[in-house]
Amino acid sequence: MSTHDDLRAIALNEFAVAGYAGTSLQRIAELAGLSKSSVLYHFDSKEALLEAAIGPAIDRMDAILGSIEGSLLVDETRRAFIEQFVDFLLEHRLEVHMFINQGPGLEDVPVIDRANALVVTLSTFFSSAVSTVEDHLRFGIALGGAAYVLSVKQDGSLGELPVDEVRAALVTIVSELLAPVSVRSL
Amino acid sequence: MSTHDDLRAIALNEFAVAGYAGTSLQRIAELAGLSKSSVLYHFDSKEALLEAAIGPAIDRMDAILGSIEGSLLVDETRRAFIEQFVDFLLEHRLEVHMFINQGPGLEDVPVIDRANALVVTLSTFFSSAVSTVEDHLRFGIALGGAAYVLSVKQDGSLGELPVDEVRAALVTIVSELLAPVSVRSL
DNA sequence: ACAGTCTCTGACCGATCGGTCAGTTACCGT
DNA sequence: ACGGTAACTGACCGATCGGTCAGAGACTGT
Repeated sequence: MSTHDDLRAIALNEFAVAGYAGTSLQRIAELAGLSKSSVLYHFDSKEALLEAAIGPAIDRMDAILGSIEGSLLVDETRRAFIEQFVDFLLEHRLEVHMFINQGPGLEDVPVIDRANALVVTLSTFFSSAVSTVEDHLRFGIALGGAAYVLSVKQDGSLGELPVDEVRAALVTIVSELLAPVSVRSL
Repeated sequence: MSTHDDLRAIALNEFAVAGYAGTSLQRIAELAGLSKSSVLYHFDSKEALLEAAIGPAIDRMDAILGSIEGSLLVDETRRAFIEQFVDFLLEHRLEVHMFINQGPGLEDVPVIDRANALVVTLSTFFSSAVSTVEDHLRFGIALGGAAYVLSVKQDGSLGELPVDEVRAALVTIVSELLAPVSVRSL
């Protein structure tokens, strides 16, 4: 792996665990076995490092939301969406954990604003398509709960579980959570 | 409200939104209309402020876990536990949001270590009482999802919903999530 | 009037923050 | 052998961090 990608991976992990504000360039440099100056050689600023760390995940989430626009969550496409979303979470759980928990309070950072805009899009769509308070909570628990359980998976009590089994179980649970939710036509 | 309690409430909110590391004493002082020196007059240190902010929530969680020890989650007591837990989340959602997301990375802070120990207790109990991967995930999604949905409730798309309705819906959803989970006898 | 205590403040401290810059090293094609 | 460039570094900068300290006001009981 290149030094550039190395730094991106280290930064992503530290940002997710210790927070963006709680992670210094000095620490990232030490974990990479470099000097702080070298980190700033590969990335123009700490903010650029943040952008490189979570940008790809936001791009992919954007694509997922775009591909289902207009036909979201009617029964035929619901399972496909859930599977896409679970796969997204499995691949980008650190990034999701980051901008779920640090999205507010990291404003004025372009890439974070873009992520927040996506969340707002998703959330206002649910607001217009879903009627009851309970249905709102079902969406929130499904999305937030799945993201949470994956963010603590690796260092928590759960060891290295087979990813296929985790994926299948997540699809089952999320599908079950959203089963009672009926979506109004657009 | 006293200045002391005022500062505690402001600090809790900022710690939850911007993170412990991302919140300066200067900012807390400004929000309270005081100088930084005054904040340090009421609390010996930033860490003491953190302790005061989340300590009461940890005490209560400790009490809840203690009261159900040994008889946890058999069918008769399961609903009572869920209702207690939901009430706890409704009252202390900022604190829960804090030490769920910043628990790791805030080690060596006594009050955080105590909270982490509680989470480990809860989680290892589930590990010994629950068998399948799916059941583990059900617990995680229920707890983490409920905590998440409440942490974004106030400034998210959900406005001021009637708390009774939210409580009832949460109890319904969490009960449903945990319904398929069978617990081994101790 | 006086001493004591509670609340609050600005000035100041060493440490660390993100970031700049000049310079060194190593490897490249010619 | 030589110039160019990519990778890297230490020294340094202003700003901000958490925290200390001496003292200013305000309000008490005596």
